[in-house]
Amino acid sequence: MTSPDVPLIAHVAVDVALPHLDRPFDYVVTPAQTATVAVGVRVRVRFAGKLRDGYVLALDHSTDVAAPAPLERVLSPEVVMPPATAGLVRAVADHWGGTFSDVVRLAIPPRHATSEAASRPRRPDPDTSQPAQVLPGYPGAERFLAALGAGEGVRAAWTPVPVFAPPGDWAAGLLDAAAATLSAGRGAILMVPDAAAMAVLTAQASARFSEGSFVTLTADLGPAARYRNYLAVSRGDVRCVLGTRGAVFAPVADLGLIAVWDEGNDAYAEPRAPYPHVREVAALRASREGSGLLLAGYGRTAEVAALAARGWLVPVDLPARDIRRLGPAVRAATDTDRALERDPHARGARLPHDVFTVLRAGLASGPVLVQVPRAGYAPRLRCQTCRAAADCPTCGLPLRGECGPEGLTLTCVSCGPLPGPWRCPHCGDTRLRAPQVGVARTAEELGRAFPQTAVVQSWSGHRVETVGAAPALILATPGAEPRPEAGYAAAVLLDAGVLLARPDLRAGEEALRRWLEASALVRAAELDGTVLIVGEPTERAVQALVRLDAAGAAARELSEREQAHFPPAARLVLLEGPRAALEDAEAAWRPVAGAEHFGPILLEDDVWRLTLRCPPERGAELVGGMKSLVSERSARKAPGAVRLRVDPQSVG
DNA sequence: ATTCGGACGGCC
DNA sequence: GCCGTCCGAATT
Repeated sequence: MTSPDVPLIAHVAVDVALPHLDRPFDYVVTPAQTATVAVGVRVRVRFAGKLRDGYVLALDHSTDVAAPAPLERVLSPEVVMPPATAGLVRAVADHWGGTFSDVVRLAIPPRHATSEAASRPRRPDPDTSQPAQVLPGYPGAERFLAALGAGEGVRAAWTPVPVFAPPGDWAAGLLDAAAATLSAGRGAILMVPDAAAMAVLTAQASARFSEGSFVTLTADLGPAARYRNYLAVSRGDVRCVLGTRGAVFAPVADLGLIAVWDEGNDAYAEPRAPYPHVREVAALRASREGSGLLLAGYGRTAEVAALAARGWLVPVDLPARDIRRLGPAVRAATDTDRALERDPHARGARLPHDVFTVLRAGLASGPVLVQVPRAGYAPRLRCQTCRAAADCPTCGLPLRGECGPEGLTLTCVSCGPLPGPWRCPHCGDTRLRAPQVGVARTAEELGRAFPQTAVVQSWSGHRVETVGAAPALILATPGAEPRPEAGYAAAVLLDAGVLLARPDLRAGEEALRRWLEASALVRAAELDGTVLIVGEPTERAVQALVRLDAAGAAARELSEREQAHFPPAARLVLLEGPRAALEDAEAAWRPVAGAEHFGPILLEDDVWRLTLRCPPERGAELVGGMKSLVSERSARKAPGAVRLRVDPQSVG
């Protein structure tokens, strides 16, 4: 109801996590508050008798509420949630079946009052005069840059050549796109998956743009710096943001570009409800705000292939033959010998002769990377006779083999070293076999084969960030590869089958991405850079690596998902909770055209999982129905937690 | 008649 | 979630 008698009304998104209260509530703005209240500010309101934080979504003179309560106070005059951000938060909540307040927590850093009072440093405009360095070498990218430079919302996918080529690498490509956008007077957000990629990007951004002309937004800045940088963006003091996961929501005004580097990296899958994915949020936001989009990575997901297939974005890739010409030389070797399966102390068996050839040749001119998909010594052990997993007799968790002074010692993750000898509880055998070999064991083997060579080990939790140009063996788990100062002379990718055997829909895509990441640290073939992958050469992912054909692999992956009706060719919705809740769900999904259901299956005591699937164009309807179900249950206080997950990253 | 508690409904 | 209220049972 609108009338001049109605006082100024603030429509407030109150910070309550309950799904059935996921809507705005109206409050009267008192005369004293009119000077500071504004759309997008934080307020404090009385809600169900308690004071809570909220955000002003709109201000007007209309309300359906008979006697709205007054706003308790305006917390701060800072506009931290402009309408575009509120709209995006709502859209993300709706897409993933979550609440506004869940998504707000991902999007807006907590307030840090002293940072608001601090003086505003003068921010220079970014210097965009340097010519583009990398993207112009890719077909169609000149046009992409020109369109960004004209302020158009163009969208592209990009797979750079996976080869060691600083400074003309992926980060330079992203900065090319940012510079073009900024020169048009629009803002840009550049997304990276983790701190290591952030270090690479910020180093190059600092070299290229003037000091203070961009900000970083990452969780590890700490509350004060994170909020200060967020304020610099929301106040419009800065138009260029480099950041991780949460930065995709940064309230950049007149956004002209979101670029996502390594779009297949699972760090982009938000682990907190409602589990949105940065790639999808970026696409949603680019669409809503008419901004440009660049989805890039050495690997490519089926999701990006799907966007390309329907012409929603344009690949700016080199033809595969040019990628092979410019990249390292890649070949595959079969691991013929499975002797390790029989004897945990067998030596060198999984390393075919080719591996030593490549290592020897590489070590003649620089460091060589050996990628091993497992950390530790013998990460998994089984009974020699009955092949049962070797578990801790105390707690039942898996035992790991470690190399101690008296040979192999068995250690439980939670209980520590096994006090006595191990005995199989099923057949009584005391002998073990090691179906998997880790970095430490491989280091031991290769150290024996190359006694004069330094051996470096790097894995998550024990990361080595960089290595020099001197010959050395660098053993690393996928994703923990040290950055070489001058490129690796060679890379050997061991145990391809281990990565491919993960019981996940994305195993092939993910394995290829990790191999390409390693290849991108190796010198070009014309500098004798070589990549050798040890695995089954008939595997499609192995073949795609040998051809350096991420785009082709993604297209094939997409057609398989289409056949199998999996995302992105379908919307997948998981509903987890007590049996009774899942039974209630049937009425909600049954009317959705083309919806199918699987299960429910029992996960733990009275927690069941129902899997639902429908054509993508019915996705909003299906998710909406499930959200209503969750809301109704919450309203009537039905027992048991119900969790909703939409297109989860890993489908086992 | 009076007090206490648990369940239920609404939250502006 | 939290609070307020409403009703029934126990207590004087």
